Amino acid sequence: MARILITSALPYINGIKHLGNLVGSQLPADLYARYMRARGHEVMFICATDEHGTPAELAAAKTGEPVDVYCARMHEVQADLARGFRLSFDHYGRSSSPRNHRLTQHFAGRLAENGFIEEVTEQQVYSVADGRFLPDRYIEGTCPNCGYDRARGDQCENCTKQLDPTDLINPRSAISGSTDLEVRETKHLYLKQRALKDEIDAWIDRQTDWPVLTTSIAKKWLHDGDGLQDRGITRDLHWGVPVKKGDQDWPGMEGKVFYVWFDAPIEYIAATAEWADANGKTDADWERWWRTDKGAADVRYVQFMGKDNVPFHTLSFPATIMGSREPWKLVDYIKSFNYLNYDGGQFSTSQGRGVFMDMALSILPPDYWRWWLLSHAPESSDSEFTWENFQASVNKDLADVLGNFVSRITKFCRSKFGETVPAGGSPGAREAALVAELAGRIRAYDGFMQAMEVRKAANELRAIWVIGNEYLQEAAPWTTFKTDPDAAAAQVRTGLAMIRLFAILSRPFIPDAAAEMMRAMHSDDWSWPEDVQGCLNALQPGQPFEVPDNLFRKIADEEREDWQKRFSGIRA
RNA sequence: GGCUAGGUAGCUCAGCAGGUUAGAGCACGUGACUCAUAAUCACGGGGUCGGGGGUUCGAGUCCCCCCCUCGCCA
Repeated sequence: MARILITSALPYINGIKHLGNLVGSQLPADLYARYMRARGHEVMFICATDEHGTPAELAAAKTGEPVDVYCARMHEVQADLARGFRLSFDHYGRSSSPRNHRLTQHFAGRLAENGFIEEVTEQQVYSVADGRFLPDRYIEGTCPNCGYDRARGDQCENCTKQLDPTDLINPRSAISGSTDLEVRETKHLYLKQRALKDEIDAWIDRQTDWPVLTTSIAKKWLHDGDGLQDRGITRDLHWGVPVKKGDQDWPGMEGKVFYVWFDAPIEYIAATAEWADANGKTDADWERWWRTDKGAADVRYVQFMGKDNVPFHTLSFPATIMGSREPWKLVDYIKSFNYLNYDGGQFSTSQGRGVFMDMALSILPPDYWRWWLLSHAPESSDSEFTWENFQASVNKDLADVLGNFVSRITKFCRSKFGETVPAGGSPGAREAALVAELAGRIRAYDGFMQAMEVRKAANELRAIWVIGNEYLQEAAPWTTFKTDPDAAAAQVRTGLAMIRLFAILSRPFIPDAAAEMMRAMHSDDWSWPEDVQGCLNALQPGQPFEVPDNLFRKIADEEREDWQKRFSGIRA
């Protein structure tokens, strides 16, 4: 039995995530967590909301709530949706937690002691009316190059020219519109990533089994242009982790907070501490997952994320950990994903284009989405969601191949033998061949699941479901029954047993349907089918079962067309 | 403009340490079956593997050039 630590990239707090976000990190991480638990491993699966930063403040201002209230509310909304999609986090934390405050300050203190922090004084635009410094992109004005009157302080969207906020003509705050701006001096902390570059570079070079998507992005940032740059890790904001050096004040940094990208990954660790707090555990209980000097040396740590998050996880966060010179667990494997596109374009949170988690659950149960998203996960390249494809996959794979299999065998049994597992007959050559074929497929499935080859695993699982139909078609118990009811009984037993087998194998992908299949067979034994033969003999003659309602319904053309229209436009 | 990834059957994608007639699922056609959610199973049609050069006995699979998507960076 191994110990596996799994983290999913943290969803940002300001709004509900779309399916592209879901399939890029949380969903595949859940698949892996569920599979590893099913195989008997000890799993710690962590996620959290990423709550700090200007976008959260602005979103809160829009709803008129204090930012902490807004975040608490949105955290619950996102946690509900996570439950709705059956994401099996051991803990769903918050980056604004006291644990994360302390730990973030701790890391900053260690980095400073080890000489990896530099204090830099710089000029920044301050909005008197807003009472705050403005990030470049929150300053608007007229572009000196093309005259566009809504150019942002970092770039003009019209002519694409790179700008400094001070270049803008008639600059104003994008938050309040106020023109009462002045340039003020402010001091910030920089993480000296350049000093750690060689160490990080060597570490990345050792990761020969990582997806190319992961390592190529890391190497690009390490070597491109002037190479890895130092990064500012503080901001002049109110909402965030106050800058401290461990538990000591940081002279000159009063009123400032750490920048989100610095505290967010640390929340992976802090959330595990939150897990301990929430479950009456001790510090030792979470430290054995994260401190290699306290039991985490044998932990395998796997991170899941979309490609946009790769730089932070391959460079910045490792720099934080390495620079602390403390024995924290570094990631062992980074599974990264490309983007899921929506019907010819991109999913867009700002434009409300695409399917969002809440809307998805309002039209269909989670298994339908889980199956389609996972079986089409954007692993090797960007992939595309279309309603036609979604309808076809769900109807064919779930309703026809799996759902109908369960339906046909249970209903046939009920009509000929009643709702108990029939006695009589015994397995023969066909059943032996069936076992061999299943065993081969399951071996392949296990291999893909362990390798986190999500799409290939889905294909293999589907192929396993097909074997059930093939078997029934060949054995044809409805024909056998006419001449040899005992032989038909043995065939039906085999068919019913496959429902249990499929439930176990399918649970990581479609947990609700799997639970229903298992329940219908009046069993609750989820042990992994190392012994396929034994698994097919597990149902005792005379044992009652139920004919479940249809596991999956089909999506009609009219529904699909309706959804297609509803989700193409602007989200309210 | 620089960089990453990708352009393989109508659709979504595999394949690539270079090697017999290029694969899967869906869709399509034919047949079988009738237990089942007009479900299932079998068989079949269908691709000059983005374009052009080159290396090789032999190239979707390696090299060069070009075109096109997507993203990141500037």
